[in-house]
Amino acid sequence: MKKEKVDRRVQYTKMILRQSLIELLEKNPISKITIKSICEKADINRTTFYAHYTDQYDLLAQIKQELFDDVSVYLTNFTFHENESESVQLLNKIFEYIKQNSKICSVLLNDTTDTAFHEQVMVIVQKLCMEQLTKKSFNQNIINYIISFAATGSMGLIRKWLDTGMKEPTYTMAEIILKLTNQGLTAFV
Amino acid sequence: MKKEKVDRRVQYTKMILRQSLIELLEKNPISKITIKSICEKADINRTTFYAHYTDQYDLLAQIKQELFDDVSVYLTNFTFHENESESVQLLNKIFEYIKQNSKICSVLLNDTTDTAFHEQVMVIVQKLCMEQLTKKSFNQNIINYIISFAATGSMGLIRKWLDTGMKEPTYTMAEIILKLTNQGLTAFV
DNA sequence: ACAAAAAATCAACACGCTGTTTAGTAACAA
DNA sequence: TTGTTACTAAACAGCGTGTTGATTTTTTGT
Repeated sequence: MKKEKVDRRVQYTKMILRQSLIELLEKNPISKITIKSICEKADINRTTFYAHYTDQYDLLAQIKQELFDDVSVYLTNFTFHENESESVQLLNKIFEYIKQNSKICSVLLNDTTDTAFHEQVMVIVQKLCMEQLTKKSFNQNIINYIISFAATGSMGLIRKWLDTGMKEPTYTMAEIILKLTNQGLTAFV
Repeated sequence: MKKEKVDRRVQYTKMILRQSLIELLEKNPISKITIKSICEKADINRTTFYAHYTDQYDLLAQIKQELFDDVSVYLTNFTFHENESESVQLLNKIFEYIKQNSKICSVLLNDTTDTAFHEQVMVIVQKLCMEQLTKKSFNQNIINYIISFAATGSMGLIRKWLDTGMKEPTYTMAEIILKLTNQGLTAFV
């Protein structure tokens, strides 16, 4: 399907509005950011803003969606090493992506689970569960609780890693998540 | 220290404003709730609102703080059974509290970790870690990651339990959290 | 090169909400 | 009963929003 060419003015407008919101979010919560302030920073007319977005929350949602798409592409274009767990490689890629894009990730991973990473980690954890919980018949609700625990926990861990300067190697972090998901504290005893 | 008696008018004003915001939050996010709408619902003058709160975010923060204090008191006034893990009993109390106050908890546990429960669960998990990770010398950062994983994961699990109608008994949920924290998926194999 | 279309700008407008001030009223506590 | 405190009501200036219509600029297609 032929990709429709987007007018260069539209590309610029969206790029500069997104960049402006990201920069404002570094210092303020979304609730304190006005459309007026975004447009002033971007040097874009307010009517132009309304031509593309409903409000600042819509703009933020579209930034997140763009990130989601970018992460999906990033993880899809990937060749696994045969001699390693696929999960640990995928988690490693996620941490690598976050490290490469730490500025925008710091802003977007704000006490929220509706991010691209949460969904990707959900998929990984679900796969692990399916691999390990096949011998017993479990209540689907319990499985969902387990998945929620591991996926949300991973986001909390990722948040912490971001907030404390990302000192540890990405592969180490991927291993920690896998260990905690599979064996909890006993993996570290 | 003698507890200062609060004027009944102030007690009523704060109670009705808090209740009004909670009810509005059932249907709308905080960003869409105006001070005007809170005051209309409460039938309280706007100047009175400003006498007590800075804005709707301040009101919400104080509601959360009140909940935090209430939870702390609830968990402190508690006698442990000797023949059971203290952690599972505390977790059970947390789930009981949430069940008894599910209306306000549904509203307040909104993709956020800055809640009373997160902090309480942090304390429990920290204790578990201290109990089990004493034989080895771990990087404090790694311990913090483990705590973040388990505490945030617990919040995700609690959120899920709330969202799906709280069908399972509170004690079952407490046990699931403990199992996942201690042994991860292997506890369910 | 030129014309049509698209995107952005500009100015204006009505509206809604905010945050403050002042005077008056009602409730509370001593 | 009285003084104090808390709340109400009205008014106000200011700010931001969302929309409209005309104009300008840029882009695209012929």
